Amino acid sequence: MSEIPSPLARRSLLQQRIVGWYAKEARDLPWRARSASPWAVLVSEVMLQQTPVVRVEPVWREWLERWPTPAALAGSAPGDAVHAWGRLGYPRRALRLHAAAVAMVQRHSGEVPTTPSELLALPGVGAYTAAAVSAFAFGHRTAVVDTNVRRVFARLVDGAGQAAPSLTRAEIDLATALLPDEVGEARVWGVAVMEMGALVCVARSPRCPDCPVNDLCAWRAANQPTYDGPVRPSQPWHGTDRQCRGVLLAVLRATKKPVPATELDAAWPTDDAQRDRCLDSLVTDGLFEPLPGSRFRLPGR
DNA sequence: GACTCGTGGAC
DNA sequence: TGTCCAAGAGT
Repeated sequence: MSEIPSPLARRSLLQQRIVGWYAKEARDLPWRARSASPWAVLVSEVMLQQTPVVRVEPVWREWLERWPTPAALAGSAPGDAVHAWGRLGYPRRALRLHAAAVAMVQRHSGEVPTTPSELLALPGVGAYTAAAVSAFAFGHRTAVVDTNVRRVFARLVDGAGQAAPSLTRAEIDLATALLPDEVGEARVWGVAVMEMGALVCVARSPRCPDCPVNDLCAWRAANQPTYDGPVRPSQPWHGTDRQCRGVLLAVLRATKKPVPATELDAAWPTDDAQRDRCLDSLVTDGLFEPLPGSRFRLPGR
């Protein structure tokens, strides 16, 4: 029984293999083009929060054509952003992106800020997105830890089938330790690991034969033991407030005219109390603008 | 930390 | 058919 060297001990080999794999196998995504602006990168990152690439790409193209700069978006009504968001899900992200555009106009001369603290201060920009923009848009040597990176490292280094339900400090430290020393390599490293997680080291049915570092993988060396850590509770859908909100929002998204409350009643007829509760929350969130005469529309200026 | 927040595709 | 999952953030 031969012992494989730990991936940490062979960091440079890991980097070389994964970056080499990326150069050959990476998808040609528009926000990765050299011509992509920091704004274009930021928009892509927010859209990609919990939403698959295939659904983001066409919407991203429409957004960037319509709003090529933060100032352009800031000049539109928030409701226009929600409408253009389409069915990407989590529509509050559209509002936050709009609010971020307004903030960039107010505080940063209409530019995407470059420091981590300034990025984090933008609505809708958390630890992941701030790191991603820092690395991908500005080429900073920043560790990017998303769900793909977490899964790849969980398997490769920890020998676990999947990452824990929530991000730990140890994962941040590991990702930082594996970051290439040289800025130029670090720039590609993050997106390369993410791409590995998205295309090869996927959650279900990983394609280990196609993996450039399968001979260094602790999980594979251990014969792919089943994950036995804490379980993430599954999210119910049918009959939830989220489904109700989605139905109500779809009604407003389908028209530019104010919608009478009676039309919303018809869209969710099963539970009056739930519908009213969701309507209230949509108004509170700023996704619905109430108008005189019990009517609603997407928020204007 | 635990919850909440959309949507649709894959198996 | 129902469950899992997808470049998370805010409270």
